[in-house]
Amino acid sequence: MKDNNTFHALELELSQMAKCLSHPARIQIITILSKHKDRTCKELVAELPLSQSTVSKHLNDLLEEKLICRKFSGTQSLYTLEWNKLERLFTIFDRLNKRTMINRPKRNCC
Amino acid sequence: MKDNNTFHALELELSQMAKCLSHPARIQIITILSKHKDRTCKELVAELPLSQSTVSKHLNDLLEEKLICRKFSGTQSLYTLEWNKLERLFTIFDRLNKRTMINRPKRNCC
DNA sequence: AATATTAATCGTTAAAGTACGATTGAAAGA
DNA sequence: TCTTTCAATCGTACTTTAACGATTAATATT
Repeated sequence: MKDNNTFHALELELSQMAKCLSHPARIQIITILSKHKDRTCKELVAELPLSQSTVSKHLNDLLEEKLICRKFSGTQSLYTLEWNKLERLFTIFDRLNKRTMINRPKRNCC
Repeated sequence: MKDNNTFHALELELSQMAKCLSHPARIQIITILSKHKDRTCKELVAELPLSQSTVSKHLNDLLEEKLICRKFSGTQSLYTLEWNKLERLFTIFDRLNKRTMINRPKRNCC
């Protein structure tokens, strides 16, 4: 795009977060971490149809957006969900939901 | 990715929808259409920091995901929001919200 | 009929995304 | 110490996304 600055901050933040969810592997990682408190890279690789290096890349993407957090433990990495960030994601999505759906006409006119 | 089939349908649909929201222009288009019942391509171009051809492309992306709908009227195209589809989008996001956040630990333990 | 308007499409370029296997470096276990 | 294990990173390939200006085709306007 020509000029990022002409988009509003809210739309930019939202689009960034949506990008995190724009790949099934990343959604699955979030889902897994939501029910396991922590997982190693290896464990995640075992649950995903992707190679170790590819999973590692997806984990890095989620790390950069701070949706997950990493702790080193011996030779392994423990990944945990950043609940606050995830909550913010859903809050922002919900805000868009309300901002738009409030304008929905009562009758479907098409 | 090697094998799409090993991802679940829900994650695939969700990731597709998230892709629609992964660009600020598309979010803005949805927002605009939510408050205007219909808009021409030209009107949308005027509100976005992008060229006519680029906006047209984003409109096409949204059309393909059936989030918007197009009617021809003379030399212009009228775009309207597909409210049902948008509602489904938010429903699915909300479902992920609930499926994950229900597992949030009471105490922040990190 | 000639011109203007609108919007899709074409052609192109550049950047980002997705994937893999191979390599590396660190820590653990033998 | 030697080997194994784990996960990040490197190198590479290919695809997709995003952007623009130019062109085209259709409809309106003059």
